[in-house]
Amino acid sequence: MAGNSFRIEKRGPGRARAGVLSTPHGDIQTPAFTAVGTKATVKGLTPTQLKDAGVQVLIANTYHLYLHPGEATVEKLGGLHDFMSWQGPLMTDSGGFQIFSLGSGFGKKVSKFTPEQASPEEGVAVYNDELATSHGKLAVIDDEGVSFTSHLDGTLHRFTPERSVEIQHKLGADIFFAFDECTAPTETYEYQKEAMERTHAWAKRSLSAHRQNTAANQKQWIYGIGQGGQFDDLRRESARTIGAMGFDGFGLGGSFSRKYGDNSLQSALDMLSELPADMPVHGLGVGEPEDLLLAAAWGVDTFDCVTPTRNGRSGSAYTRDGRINIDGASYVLDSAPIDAECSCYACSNFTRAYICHLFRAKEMLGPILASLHNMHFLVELVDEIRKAIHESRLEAFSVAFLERFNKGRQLK
RNA sequence: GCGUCGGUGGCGGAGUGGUCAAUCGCAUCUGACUGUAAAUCAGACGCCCUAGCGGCUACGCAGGUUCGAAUCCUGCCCGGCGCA
Repeated sequence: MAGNSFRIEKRGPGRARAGVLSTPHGDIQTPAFTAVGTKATVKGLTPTQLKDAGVQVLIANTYHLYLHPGEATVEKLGGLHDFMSWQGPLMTDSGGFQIFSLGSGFGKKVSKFTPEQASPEEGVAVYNDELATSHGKLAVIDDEGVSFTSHLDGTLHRFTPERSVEIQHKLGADIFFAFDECTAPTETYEYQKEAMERTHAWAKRSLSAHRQNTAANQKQWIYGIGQGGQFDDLRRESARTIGAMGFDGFGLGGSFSRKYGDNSLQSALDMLSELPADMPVHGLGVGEPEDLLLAAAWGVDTFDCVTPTRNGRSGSAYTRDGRINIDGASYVLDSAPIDAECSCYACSNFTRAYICHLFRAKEMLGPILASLHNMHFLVELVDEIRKAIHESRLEAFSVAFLERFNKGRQLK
């Protein structure tokens, strides 16, 4: 089997749909939750564990793999699939998100990479703070591309749309994304418009660079990304523009964290109405249960998110009755599993008390089990969403799930 | 017994006359986490409350000096070390 294809099998209610996204490395039943494996690894989980949790597809990151180990190394070792020993469908993100997280998002949240903690004598590779923050950020944008100061060692690097595509060709994922500028939803209208227009220009260049590479073009699909922040008119314009360029699929761009307000995802979803009806759509960074339900109802086919592993590592576990901090004092003697109705390895074999103990004792199995459970939970949720779409009962499923999930959250 | 150094909040450990309820680390408690700068981060952490540049009690114990003491003096108790 060569090439990719997308087939919608069931539509409704509304824009919701279920189908099959075929890739050279297998089929993806959609909607599907995509596990994030930024540096060619889903943090803490083996490919076998991912498969057992029901994961169908992973997404790795261009910026991170370019820095470490370098795309040439990955290519020499047979490409990303062989390198990380994941023979299922793979995506790569373009590095556009890092424009945001290392750019305007830099320093917005206190991180461990503060100058005081950058101690060379400990042998830890840290960035050169003087160099890195000479602009107050690690990424500086111009119309041609982006200059990055590596967060690892302070060295300077340059990404352009062509460069991002070239790297993603070498990584060899089945689906990859055009280089875009991810913005914070809090940016002004003027800035969102500017970033959107830049993203459109870059999309055109990314697409062109890909189509010119015949070999890559036969194996890999490229998705264009729409932006526009929380401004509906920009979002729609972006969807129309990207949707008409001839991409193989579409990515909902942005950052949907709650701290930016509740309508950032909704405004992005409005883009769906402007896209070709059969174009596959990926929601970038959509991963809280209520957002998965919302996005699926609007017709998003795949989504990726760090929520299962990042939350898992920090001791936050999903349950049908809301999310709990499993390392909390109230679970020290709790002999129930994380979620009594969950069939994952963690819930089938271990108590909350045990996992709580692992976290308190700083044992690595704690984050592993919590990540494993969260992954299973979110993948299963999307599986249930897909099933509900096929059985024409998405709304009822959604209402029931959310009522219980939010009620549990309030009780907590 | 003599000498000497030391006894600070759950622990370690700063502070050595005023702005000290007391730096900091650990532990503890709570919370956050949406295309991973993240095995991370934030807040709380003597007691009380109407939650405030609020009240009270505190730096081994008891006195004293001083306008003012965790900080100086005396005695006692306890611990380390040295000499007997």
